[in-house]
Amino acid sequence: MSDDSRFRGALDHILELVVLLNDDMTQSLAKEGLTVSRATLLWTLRQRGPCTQRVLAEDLGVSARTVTGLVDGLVATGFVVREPHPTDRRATLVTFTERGEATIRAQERAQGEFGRQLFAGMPAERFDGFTAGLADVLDTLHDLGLTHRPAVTA
Amino acid sequence: MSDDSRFRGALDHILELVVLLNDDMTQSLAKEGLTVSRATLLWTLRQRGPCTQRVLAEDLGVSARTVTGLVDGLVATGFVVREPHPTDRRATLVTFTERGEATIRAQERAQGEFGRQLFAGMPAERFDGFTAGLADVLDTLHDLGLTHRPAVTA
DNA sequence: TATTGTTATACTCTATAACTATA
DNA sequence: TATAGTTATAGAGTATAACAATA
Repeated sequence: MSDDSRFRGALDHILELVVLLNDDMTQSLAKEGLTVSRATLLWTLRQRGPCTQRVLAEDLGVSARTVTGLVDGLVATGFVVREPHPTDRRATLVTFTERGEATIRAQERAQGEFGRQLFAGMPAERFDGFTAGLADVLDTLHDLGLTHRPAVTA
Repeated sequence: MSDDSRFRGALDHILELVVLLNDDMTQSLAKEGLTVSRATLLWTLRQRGPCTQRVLAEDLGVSARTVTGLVDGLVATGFVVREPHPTDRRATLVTFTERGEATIRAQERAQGEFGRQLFAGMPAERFDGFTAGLADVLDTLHDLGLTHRPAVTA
């Protein structure tokens, strides 16, 4: 088998992984009343602490208008509140509600459990080979100019 | 370092890969006047040959209404045409235009090139370790009940 | 004058439900 | 009666541009 077709097979597997995880994430979040975009905002908020919508827009890489919509949705469903900024009366501080904090903590636990389910049954040598190759792939992607804002990773 | 935190790190890398590839695909397709959803329909059409919207809806896992919208967009931008079904006058056959075929062939070439860029510089042993681990991960995901319709992979 | 966030407007993707034409 | 596809309607995410309030 040619290298090209082996590369192509590996790329296909990566794309299958992308589709699989994206669909699963979408469905799981929907059960909690969240979308992927809104959850990404919550993850950013978790790392940042209370912050302005301007900061969220930059971290998420979306427009200010989009953040207004996402925060509107999260306020309506009770995950966050808008609080006045202590020194800048133009700005608002987006802050978790108790429900929002509980939800994000539950998601962190679920991610830990998911990691165990994925890898705990894998021989150590196999796991090491996989993570090494994955790191190489990410390095190559960065070299190719693909960058992203780390909003999902904890 | 605990297994849990190693698992967590690997999962974070996978999620980074997901975000990175998704963003890159979105941007590349936008340059050709396509969205990810519309391109996915074209890939399905490439595998199926001319087919009804009903078939496309099932393969893509979306509603008939959604396919109407996607095909509307692809017709307006010149990638496909609706042709009458030879035997069933209710149905339409969605078919590539020349531009649509040329686009899909260019994407296939680009994917091949992308595979080479990703893996050609990787030592054979590293590549084998990565693909073996990746296959294990996909098996585990299937065992966990995550399935998908293979619309992206060629 | 510059910045924060909103309203106004528009496009895409998604869904359910009602409807038309055909099988 | 069932199926293929559309129209009607709605919600979510995305964007640009104009605007208000404040810095």
